[in-house]
Amino acid sequence: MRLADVVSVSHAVARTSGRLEKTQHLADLLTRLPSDEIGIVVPFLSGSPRQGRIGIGGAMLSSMRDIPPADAPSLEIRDVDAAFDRLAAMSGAGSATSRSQVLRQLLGRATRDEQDFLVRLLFGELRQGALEGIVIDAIARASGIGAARIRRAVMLAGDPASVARTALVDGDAALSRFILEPFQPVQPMLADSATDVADAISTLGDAVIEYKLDGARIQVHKVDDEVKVYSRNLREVTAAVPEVVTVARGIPARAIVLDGEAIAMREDGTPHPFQITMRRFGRRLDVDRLRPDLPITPFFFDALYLDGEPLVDEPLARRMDLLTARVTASNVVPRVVTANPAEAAAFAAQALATGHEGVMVKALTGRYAAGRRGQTWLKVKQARTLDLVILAAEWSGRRKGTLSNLHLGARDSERGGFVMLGKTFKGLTDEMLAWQTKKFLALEIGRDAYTVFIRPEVVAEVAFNEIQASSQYPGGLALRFARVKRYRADKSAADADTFATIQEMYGQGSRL
DNA sequence: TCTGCCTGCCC
DNA sequence: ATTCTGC
DNA sequence: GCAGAATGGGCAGGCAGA
Repeated sequence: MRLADVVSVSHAVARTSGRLEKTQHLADLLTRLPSDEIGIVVPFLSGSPRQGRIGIGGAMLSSMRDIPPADAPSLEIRDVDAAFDRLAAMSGAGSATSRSQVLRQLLGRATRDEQDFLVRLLFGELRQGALEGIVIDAIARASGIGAARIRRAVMLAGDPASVARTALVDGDAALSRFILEPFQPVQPMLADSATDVADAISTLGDAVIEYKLDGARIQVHKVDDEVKVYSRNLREVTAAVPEVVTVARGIPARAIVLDGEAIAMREDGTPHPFQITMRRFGRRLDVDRLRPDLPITPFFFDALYLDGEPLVDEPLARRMDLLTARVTASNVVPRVVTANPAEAAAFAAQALATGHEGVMVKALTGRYAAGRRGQTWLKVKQARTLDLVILAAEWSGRRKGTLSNLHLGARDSERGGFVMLGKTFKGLTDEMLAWQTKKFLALEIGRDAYTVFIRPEVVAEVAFNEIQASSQYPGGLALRFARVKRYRADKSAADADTFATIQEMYGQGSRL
């Protein structure tokens, strides 16, 4: 199949807003697609190449803007896939130059529409209003198999391409080969948010409350002495966390799959900040050098498979029993089972006092809903707010032509002026975007290519989860997960929170 | 060899 | 990660 | 309620260029 055929379907999908119609367009394409190209095109339509990230980012892509497009389409899907293979394989001195050349060549053979498609695909912003979720529906429609069945297979397979091939070529019965088994990582279950523990308990009933650790999600697979560790996105990270391998090897089970969190702990049993955990997690070099000073500890909270039996359809209560029967308590997330809101709230307070980011509340009857934001897991995290001054805003928000991304500053009561603590666009409705675009242009004192700087007069109440060390911002501190709660028309810049306050909050947080 | 930029991937 | 929006 | 879009900060590692 030609790339142009895929691009034209992508356009048709982008043009319609209806999910059913998008699905139909994609299903039609899948029906026409030669079976040996399913593995290439399904990832394209889901928003990323089969090869994943291949070392091409925004800077490289913007340097390609001058390439004249071809007049007529000529690229085959296979050509593109082959070029991506070559790009992915490049490394070492001179590789950036050759990568640029190969990409340039590819884009030079593409029409304007094809160039746009390839650039969006490589940048990771397909923006056709359909990604994996809709593609799954399309696979279901094209194969005549139920969407729930396809979805489940994708969760167990970890990716939609192999499921699409099986469904379209071999049919319904063949989907039974997608089962949970060791070394075949499954998409991890995700959680919804709740505002507080009492709220979560009242939603879920009998529940387990667990510390929510601010580390990195891990899925650990073990068969006999062989162990593999996967990240939340199913990337294999075994080499980065030998401590986890050691713990897993010590578990008295022939075969087991566990879900948990890896985190750097201090000797006193309190957690390091997330930034410190990340010095170890994701590291490939010098792991042994850092190990003594910065050990990583796994804390497990679920068991998905044990000695031949998949557990994902078992209620949480049974999975917990099996987990605690095999894993030492020091490697299980601290937890309490209760339906009593007061007891749960006390446990949550204890989690925060120990330095953790909050708690998870999970229904005891819940199945393990792989890949879904299940209604049976609720996270409760502590958020605080500050009144901060808007220093500037950047163009291009949800709708073109609005000033959306806000620069947030705290008042510097000692030296005067403001200390920037980060940016956010979150929490802004369309209505607020429209209002602030007008307002900020009236306050403009200067601009560059992307940014309008304004008189520091507008105050916003900003929620955040943590203050973290920053190498980027002038005060050496930045807000984590900042979002606007509301504008404070009743406050002026002189009423805004001071940088000294933020420094104090940071000191308290990091001493815990 | 050092530094800055870019990319990928955690949250 | 968080949040908003359309379906 | 789901799916998608839009965008945040930081760390590690690789490469290019001074």
